[in-house]
Amino acid sequence: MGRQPCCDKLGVKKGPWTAEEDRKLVNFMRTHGYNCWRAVPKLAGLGRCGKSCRLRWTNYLRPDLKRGLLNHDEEQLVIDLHARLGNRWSKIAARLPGRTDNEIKNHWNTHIKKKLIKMGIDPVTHEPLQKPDTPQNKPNLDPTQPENLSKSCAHEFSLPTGTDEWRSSWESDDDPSINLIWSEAFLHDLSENFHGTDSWWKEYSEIGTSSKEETCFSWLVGDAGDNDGNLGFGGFSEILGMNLP
DNA sequence: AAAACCGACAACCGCAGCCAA
DNA sequence: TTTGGCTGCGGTTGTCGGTTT
Repeated sequence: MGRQPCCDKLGVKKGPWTAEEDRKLVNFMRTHGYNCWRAVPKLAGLGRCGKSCRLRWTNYLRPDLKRGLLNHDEEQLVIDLHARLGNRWSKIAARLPGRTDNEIKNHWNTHIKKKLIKMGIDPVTHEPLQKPDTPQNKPNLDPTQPENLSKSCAHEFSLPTGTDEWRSSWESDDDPSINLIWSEAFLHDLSENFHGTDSWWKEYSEIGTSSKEETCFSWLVGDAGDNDGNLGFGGFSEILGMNLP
């Protein structure tokens, strides 16, 4: 059937928005609010396509937007959500108030992706780039044994959270505990051996996760985070019977 | 000092999905 | 049920400012 273009391409301005155009759009949105994006350019006196107006408003002019780079807390949340939702940026953005899907997508592609690669983690699968199941890489630990978990994580827990030393410990390329956390085998073993209550599974699978492994991952890294941008590790602290600093 | 390069982010494009007629 | 219009999403490109050569 063929679709009609969203606007007449001829005579429609493209490229960066000027301050004057921004002012017109903001004024229009303030006085009229949103009704129909197709009609906005005409009513607001803009030589733009409706789509372009919507994008400019949602990604840049909206008054409830946060400005500036994502903080460490937000970054960790994005990584966690991306591990479970994939490139569904709008779904991820919905969990970060004041952030747009475009902003998160850009931040992912320019910052987080590189960080994960540097950490030895595949940004697509969130698995170690060097699989820990090869004989030379596999940590010599049984992940179902809390005492081994304790051994493998003791270093991180012994560091004051939020310090550069603590953070860099998580950014090292060959840390066995990092590989352990991200390995499918570990999450599988954990989910098989952990007997949570119904409400527990419900609480930690709230973001639409389907597998037990994903739910366990959510619990491991997503809970008990503090307000300084540190990863939670509430699950680890529960396993180990210890409290984080 | 100038050209080349690079990174960050704004903006565009095409498609999918939803909804009303 | 089909069709057409609109919005929203995700991938990609363009632009600009900073850095390096």
